Amino acid sequence: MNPLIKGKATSLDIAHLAGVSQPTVSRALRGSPMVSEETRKRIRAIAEELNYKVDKNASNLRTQHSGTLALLFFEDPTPDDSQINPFFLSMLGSITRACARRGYDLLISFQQLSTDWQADYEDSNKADGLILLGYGDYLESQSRLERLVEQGTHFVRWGAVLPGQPGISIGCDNFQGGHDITVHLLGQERRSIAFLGHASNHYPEFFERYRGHAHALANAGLGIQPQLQVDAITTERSGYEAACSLLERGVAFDAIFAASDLIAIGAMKALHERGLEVPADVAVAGFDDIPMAGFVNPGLSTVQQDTKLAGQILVETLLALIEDLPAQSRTIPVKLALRRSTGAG
Amino acid sequence: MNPLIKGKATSLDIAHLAGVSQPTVSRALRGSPMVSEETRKRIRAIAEELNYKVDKNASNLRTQHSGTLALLFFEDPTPDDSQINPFFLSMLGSITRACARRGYDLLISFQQLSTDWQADYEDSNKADGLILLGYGDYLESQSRLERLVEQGTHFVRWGAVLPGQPGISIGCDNFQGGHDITVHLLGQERRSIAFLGHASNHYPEFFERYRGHAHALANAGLGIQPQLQVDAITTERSGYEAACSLLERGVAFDAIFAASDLIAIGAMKALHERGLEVPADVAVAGFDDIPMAGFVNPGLSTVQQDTKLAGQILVETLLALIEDLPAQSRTIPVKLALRRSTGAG
DNA sequence: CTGAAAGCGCTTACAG
DNA sequence: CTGAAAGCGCTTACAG
Repeated sequence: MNPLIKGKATSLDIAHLAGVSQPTVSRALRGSPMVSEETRKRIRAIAEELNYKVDKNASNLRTQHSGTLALLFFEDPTPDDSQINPFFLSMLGSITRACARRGYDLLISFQQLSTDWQADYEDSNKADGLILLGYGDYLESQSRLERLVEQGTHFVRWGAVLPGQPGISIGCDNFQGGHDITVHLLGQERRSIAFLGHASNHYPEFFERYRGHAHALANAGLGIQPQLQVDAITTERSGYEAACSLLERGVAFDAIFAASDLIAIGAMKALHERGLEVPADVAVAGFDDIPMAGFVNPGLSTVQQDTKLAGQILVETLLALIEDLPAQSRTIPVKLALRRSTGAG
Repeated sequence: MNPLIKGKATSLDIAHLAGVSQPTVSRALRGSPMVSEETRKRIRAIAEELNYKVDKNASNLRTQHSGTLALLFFEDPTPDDSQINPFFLSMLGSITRACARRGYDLLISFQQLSTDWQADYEDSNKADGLILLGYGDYLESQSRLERLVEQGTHFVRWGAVLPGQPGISIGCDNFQGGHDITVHLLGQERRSIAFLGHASNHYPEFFERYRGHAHALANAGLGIQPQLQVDAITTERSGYEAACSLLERGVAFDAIFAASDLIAIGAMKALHERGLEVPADVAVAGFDDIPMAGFVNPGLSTVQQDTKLAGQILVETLLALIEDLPAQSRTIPVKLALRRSTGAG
């Protein structure tokens, strides 16, 4: 460290030491072709020696963009600081990596759907755009999404891809997933399949899964029994409770399609407590393919969402939006991950 | 939106509209007592109406701090984009919440131990300090930690708390955890306990767990059998392979203490494949208490680390460091989470 | 209680 | 290829 410079070095310090003007330092360090090879090298060497790093606040202020994206997680309101939904954690991993690949930093924030969103990362120039992730009541959030669109905020959300939605959404093919797993259950000779999860437009992703499920049943000449659907949000506890309600209703069923793996895992616990065997008495399938699905006993058959691709597309789409390139909502294909809980694997 | 203002409103726009000077706007919005109640209200109303947000780049540049912390995850180098260690994900949750409570934003970044660290978040004024998280070869990273200290970077790391380490570390009581779980295994009448995990100063956390384990054995009048220790890093695959090596050695053992839950889960898989029953033939214990520990079959006995407290202390300690308050390394107590894999629960 | 002035550390026309 | 000038939008002495 040069003793002449107290505190952090600035580009002006480098300039003095290199015997050039401060703008030349700026140009050299950003690799501008307007600087001679020799000057660049000299400047780079000095910068390295002083461990000089361009002040992001200054350069962001000047260029008016931050090289940062913000990831907003919406959590179902839970009383305690409970675990984050494992599915979103895989998304987090792939989003982080996608950001890194494109040279962006990632800011993350956990939010409650109900409270005021800290959607002002962009307004305050801390981020160039937002990624919205999370389950929860969609109708509750819709008006806020509309406001984001109005204000010209750059954002993409992970969720159901439906016509007429504000902004851009990326989601997996929930309908197809619900359809395919139901076809699989039908192929295992199950005829009375319960659905655990909300099935209304408040929860459009679950609703799409339900609609795919119903479609497969209809194709097989089976009708919908309203008694076989129980509301649940995507927690293990909620799945446990939903399965209990279902059991209390006394309707016969030989399979459960849970709208998420956590719901399925909670349901398996309830079945186990009642002495019901999975899959002998009841086949169970979930949705997401969280890491735990392979570890529960028996292994949980489920619909696999490609989180790696999803994260990549979320980031790419948001960057396109920011750069004013064409960008659109997209649906990502799903595939089945079959295990013992449905008699497969 | 006021049609007279194109693009984002600035404090100067607000000042014009409110008929005051720009500094007064700045003061009013930060709640300075030097502004009359009436002026403040007027300014606040206008700011709200225009959806004005203070430009963070400008204010950070001026104040020279960012209100942001950076979380650096170090991953074991893995060929694919595999899952992040679930233990660190719980930490992430609690760190995020602790940051939010203190009004700090959180930047996250995944890094390889081997490559150059992007530890320059602070140098570039993007963050006021760093939180370092991750397993991996400690000796490989030590020199870099020393450089951080030299440069006066504010950082805390999660890891073993040992004398003579560069910087501040927060960690759980690995020694006590290794000791306690071994005492538990001894209480279950196990006498030949294998240890799966690195046991050297390259992996100080594991080494402490091992030392606690050895201490408990010694207290029980049992010696260490080097044949019963197998190296492993904290992945399921590594645990699986370590258990296989152990089995191939042909040494008798009636219990395994794995240095992490992932190792334990991999080991259980290997035992299962050989037709060995857990816990009847071999009791298995892990370390961490990741969510999966409760879901594998049989449930995994393990040492619980208090991630909620850990995240809180990491953030609080880092903030103390940044604010030049006294700060020091700390060890957090652990407790046992006993389940069926050791014949408990 | 309020305002005029300076300056945080960059990047980008503009001029040569 | 390089430099002098301006300005991004704030906050903070300083003066009144």
